[in-house]
Amino acid sequence: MGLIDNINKLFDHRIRLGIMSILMVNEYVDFNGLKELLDVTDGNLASHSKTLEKAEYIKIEKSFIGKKPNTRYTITPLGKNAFKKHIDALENLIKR
Amino acid sequence: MGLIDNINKLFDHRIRLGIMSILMVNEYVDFNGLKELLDVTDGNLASHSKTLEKAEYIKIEKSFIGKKPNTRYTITPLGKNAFKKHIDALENLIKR
DNA sequence: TAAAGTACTTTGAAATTCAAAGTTATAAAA
DNA sequence: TTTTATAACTTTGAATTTCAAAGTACTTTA
Repeated sequence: MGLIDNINKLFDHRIRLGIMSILMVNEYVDFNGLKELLDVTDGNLASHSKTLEKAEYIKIEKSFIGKKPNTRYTITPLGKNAFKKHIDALENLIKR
Repeated sequence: MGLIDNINKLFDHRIRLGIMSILMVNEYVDFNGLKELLDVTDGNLASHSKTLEKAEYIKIEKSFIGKKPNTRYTITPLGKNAFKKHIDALENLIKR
């Protein structure tokens, strides 16, 4: 077993790490919120968030606010756990 | 400017992050040392370390110990700096 | 002399990532 | 009413990255 084994491959990418970090500290964030916070393109955000959704680390819910469509992103308990583990692994790696 | 802009793309990958972390706290480590610490294949270690070398984040020096070839990896001042910045960016991202 | 160690390089396939363009549906503006 | 804008994607196709496995070259140990 190597030092990096507990580092989650899904969080190797900046954008996915960013999404998770934001959702750890905000109860929910919508599409445009994430887009602005991260400064990424629509397609990029959509595909990276879908990757996290497939892993069941985040939940994506569509609704209407007034008559405008709105997509809300939240972190799942599974995602919270995985993220915490990842941060622990990072800390262990860095602060040996 | 987004929240993830100061995250170094070169450190997005586990293996490269691992190499840097190890070299931050060890004056030098050789090929087999890194290989065992990280539990990666030869080819993988060679190519990821070359990527870091190209960026001048690490230095790779070949010599002989007795009659055995030995490759020694050290971090450069540039690499140390980049890594510190990356860690700061990570902390800022995570602990907002 | 045969096997194992050191440190790669090469190869080729698979997976990932990206921006850009296209899509659907509603709404506001001119 | 035609155009423009907003929201949130999906699709596409090219480029880049990543990977394990095999090959290389030289040395040493059994």
